[in-house]
Amino acid sequence: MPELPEVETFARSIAGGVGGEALVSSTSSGLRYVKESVCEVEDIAPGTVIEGYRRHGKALFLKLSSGRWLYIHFGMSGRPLVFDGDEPPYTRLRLDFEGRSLSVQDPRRLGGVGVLDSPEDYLLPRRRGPDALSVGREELLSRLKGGRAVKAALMDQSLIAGVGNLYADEVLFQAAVLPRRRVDSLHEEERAAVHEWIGRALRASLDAGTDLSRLPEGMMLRVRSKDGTCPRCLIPWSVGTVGGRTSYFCEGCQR
DNA sequence: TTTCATGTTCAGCA
DNA sequence: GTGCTGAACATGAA
Repeated sequence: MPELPEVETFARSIAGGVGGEALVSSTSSGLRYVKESVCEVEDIAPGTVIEGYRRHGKALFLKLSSGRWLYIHFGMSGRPLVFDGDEPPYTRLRLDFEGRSLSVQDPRRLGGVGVLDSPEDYLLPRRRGPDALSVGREELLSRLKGGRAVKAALMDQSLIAGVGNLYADEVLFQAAVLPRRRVDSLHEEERAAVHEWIGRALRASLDAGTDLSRLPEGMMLRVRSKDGTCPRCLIPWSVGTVGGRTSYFCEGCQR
């Protein structure tokens, strides 16, 4: 599930669900620790409170009352669930508070965790680019260079952070640019459209509660499937691999 | 049984 | 250095 809109939604539900409550205990199993982690989640002191969060791209940092940050990455299949009672299946990280508990379920275990002194301890070594939701036009355009496929560039977290395979397809569909186009072949209007649609696509998903079937008419993620068709031309999607990922695009609308 | 999957990282190669 | 491909990670779902 998780690209930027999903992670932002996860963050809000965690903050709303267990924010401000006192931690009783925490455990993790099966998730990989980032090497910058200063301790294990079991070492977070009882009584610690989640005071807020920071999200950068697809990475989430929960602000702890100790001053440290709990880093969570949801990988490909992770999602949080506030629960009360039986532990949900595939729970890989569990935080028990006085009232209820937080599970991070992750069947595929491709997510990551860590306890950090600062989010920058994670972000800087990985040279993460600016967050895709707030990147300015000039900043994006100055970073958008090189001869590689534009879709590969959009998914490169060191260029901008937060766009993954699905939203890259949506952005390029709306900007009417084929995913294999070289970045340095984009015209000025196309570059501007790419920037505009990064923001619009991510916000549209947030507004729809990340339920892609609830996206506005005309967005491709509603119908991005093998038997789906372009909402404009009504011709079937072309499917191919770009940047190592399956890509859907419309050969009628995108140039 | 085989293939594919909304992510990240790294090795190998042109 | 740039950019691409494939693989690994681990497991469910089609």
